[in-house]
Amino acid sequence: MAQTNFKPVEEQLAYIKKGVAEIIPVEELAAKLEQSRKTSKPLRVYLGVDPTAPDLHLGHTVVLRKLKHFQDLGHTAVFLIGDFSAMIGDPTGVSETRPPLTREQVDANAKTYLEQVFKILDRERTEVRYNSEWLSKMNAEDVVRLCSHYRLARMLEREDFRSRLDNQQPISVHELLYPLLTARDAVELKSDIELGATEQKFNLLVHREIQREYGLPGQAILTMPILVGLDGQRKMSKSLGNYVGITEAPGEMFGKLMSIPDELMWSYYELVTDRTPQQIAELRKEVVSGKLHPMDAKMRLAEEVISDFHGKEAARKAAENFQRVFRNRQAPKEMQEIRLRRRPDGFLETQTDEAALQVISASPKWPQLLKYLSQAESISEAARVIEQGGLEINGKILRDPIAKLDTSVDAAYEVRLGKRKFVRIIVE
RNA sequence: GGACGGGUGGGUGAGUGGUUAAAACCAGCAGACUGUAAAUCUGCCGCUCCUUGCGGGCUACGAAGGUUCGAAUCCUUCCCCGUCCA
Repeated sequence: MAQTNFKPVEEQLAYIKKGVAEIIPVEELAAKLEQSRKTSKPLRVYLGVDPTAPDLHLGHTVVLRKLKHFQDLGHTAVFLIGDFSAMIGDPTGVSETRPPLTREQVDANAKTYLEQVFKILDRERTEVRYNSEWLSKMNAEDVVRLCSHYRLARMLEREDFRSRLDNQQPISVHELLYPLLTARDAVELKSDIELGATEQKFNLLVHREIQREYGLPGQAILTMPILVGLDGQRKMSKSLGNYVGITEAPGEMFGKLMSIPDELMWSYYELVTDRTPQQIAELRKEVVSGKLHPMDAKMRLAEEVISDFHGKEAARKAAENFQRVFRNRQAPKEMQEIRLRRRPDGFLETQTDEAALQVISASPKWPQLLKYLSQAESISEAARVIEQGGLEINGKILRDPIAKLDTSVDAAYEVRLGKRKFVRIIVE
């Protein structure tokens, strides 16, 4: 790593502290920064992530952004992919044992993770590691030795295990191993600082302790708050469906971000934008005083977040489109187009981007059509929405679930299904 | 190894032979209201077929068999979880 001129410790700390939940212990972090500045040696800061799902969402980016901050300050960012630990499953915050992932799933996920991670981290300056590097080489003796460094009572102190015990829920022994094995990562990486979400605090502390058992100076720990999901209640997570995926289309992201409760936007400003605390406080003042409409503040937020992943131009377009569709109640400028072609044999065919050729009967009922075109999860679902007045075709509500699409003439239909699904269906 | 309790739809959880596709609540969806917000109100909420009817078929209460006109409910075996004892 090239020589870096580090900023004064106070300045670095101020930058680091934005949005942080807890630093343990602060003095130690300051001392480490001091030391690094004196010796011109960057600190090793790491974040470990288990590739348990193929896509990242905004919640993941909170900690990633913090890692990026360290990178900005000239320190070494280590992104650790828990390809081995993912197969154990982190017991944090779960009320039941996770199903173990297969090697294949983990590998596939790890690949897509990295692509997405580099939307935030500087690819050139990130050290990427996999914990299978060392964990898969451990033998029984190594594992036993590792385990001897920790006590059962301390392990059972943690909230997740305790509540599962209290509720007569199962805990498998391998779950106890999780924090110990990932502690091995901290030892191998010789990390100075480890980042994680607040719920990771227990694991991070174990890592710190084990590092010392192995004769290393214990790492400092920095935790970030959990990003609350779109429902304004629970943590953002894929399984709860209250998330914004970072690979989602700009328009989709915009709609989702606008649906968060107003109060929540401040926490989003803090955790997923680059605004300084002062800027956020000012913005908030403007909203409270009535100078700025909350909706406009939220639109700004959405636009800023989206530009990180799709660029400024796309974000601006998404904002304009939102304005048009939802405030002015017009159809979006650009919407997905589906072409239905009549075939000589009377059937219709359509080619959707990912899926193969679809063949549809000559005069489909709307619920069927919408399902086949992947606009609804099931036919019943589509029929329900239609009966409830959620289907609009060329500006007219169609409430009849057995109405059919007339395919005898060439035509284009602008279709709205529910709140945010728009599609143009072209019969030709 | 023994004794006892338990496994129900995305979640919590009622239901112990028959109008039970399964109460209630949560989540979700649609509509109204709005700032597409939140809150609130109304409705929907397994899949599928048609001639859309208090219509037909299929799937579903850990798994597999069985009893019965009929089973989430009874019987048998198996699997899984917890508690206590060893």
